[in-house]
Amino acid sequence: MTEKDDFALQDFLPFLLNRAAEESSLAFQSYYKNRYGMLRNEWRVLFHLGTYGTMTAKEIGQRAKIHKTKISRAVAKLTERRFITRNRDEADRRSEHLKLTPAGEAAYRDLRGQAASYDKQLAARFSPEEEQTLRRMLRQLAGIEE
Amino acid sequence: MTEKDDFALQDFLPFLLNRAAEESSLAFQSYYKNRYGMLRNEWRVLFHLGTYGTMTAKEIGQRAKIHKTKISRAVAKLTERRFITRNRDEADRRSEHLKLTPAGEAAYRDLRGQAASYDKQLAARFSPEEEQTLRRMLRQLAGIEE
DNA sequence: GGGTAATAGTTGAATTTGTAACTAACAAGG
DNA sequence: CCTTGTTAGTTACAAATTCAACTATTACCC
Repeated sequence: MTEKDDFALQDFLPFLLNRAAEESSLAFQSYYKNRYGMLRNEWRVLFHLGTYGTMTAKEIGQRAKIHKTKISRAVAKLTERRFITRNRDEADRRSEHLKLTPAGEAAYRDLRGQAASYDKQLAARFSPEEEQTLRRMLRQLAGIEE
Repeated sequence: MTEKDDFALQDFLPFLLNRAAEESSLAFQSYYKNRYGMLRNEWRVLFHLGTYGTMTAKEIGQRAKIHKTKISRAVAKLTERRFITRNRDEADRRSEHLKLTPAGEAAYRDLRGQAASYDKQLAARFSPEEEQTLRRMLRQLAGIEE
């Protein structure tokens, strides 16, 4: 399969990963887009704040490996739409603590529920062992240590 | 793990897939960009033509699930840079048969070699059985039937 | 044939993203 | 304190992507 002479696009892990990512994201993507008018980075930020509580933009970036520019723009949108509030850290006035508003919490709970059941659906194609293995390998490839 | 109350971003397969895809693409991406000034869609088109031979834009789109707009623009760039030639189908003058030039072939062979060895490197993190399983699962998720 | 619908591919305008430069605030050493 | 360097976050500008409209051609079918 890795013989060079018949190495095709379908054999290339980055290609497969990209395609699988796109394909598996479609349904959820249109959900948060249509329901909340959010973009990918916006729900990612929302999700992080929901999962881990108040944190700064920098911390979100480190956890999710999202570039600060994207976070900045996502935070601006989410703030504008009253999903989060920003609080400047008085000890270090460069950074801001981001926090979900009640509306943000509600959206988060809804999206988390959707995501969880959607995830279940995707994973149902595999045996529990395979699923475990898949998640471990993906974390490995994604550079996420546990 | 799919318990709703502690379902985090890292548990969500589309997120993991996206992150893994981004992470694993980085090195190869900068190779074709720096070496040939290509974008992702351009090397995908090149790769398809190299792997499967002459075909139309539509066929590439169907195989790789790339939108026709992207293909159209990628083809324009590749033609401009003399990596491919277009030949109108005289039986159906709407479509064009795309074909690699010698320069295109050379670039393809180089990129295929790079991709193959890069792929090997990525896969080396897993056992051969795990690797097989991973590829199968990804094809499943990507909607690629064999 | 003549009209309507479908298909291959292109193009334009609006949206998103990426890169790099920027501002504001803190840190550390003299 | 003052210079130099670093860090958090923003913004400007260029590049890429999306979506829809468009051209040219073929297919259908009455």
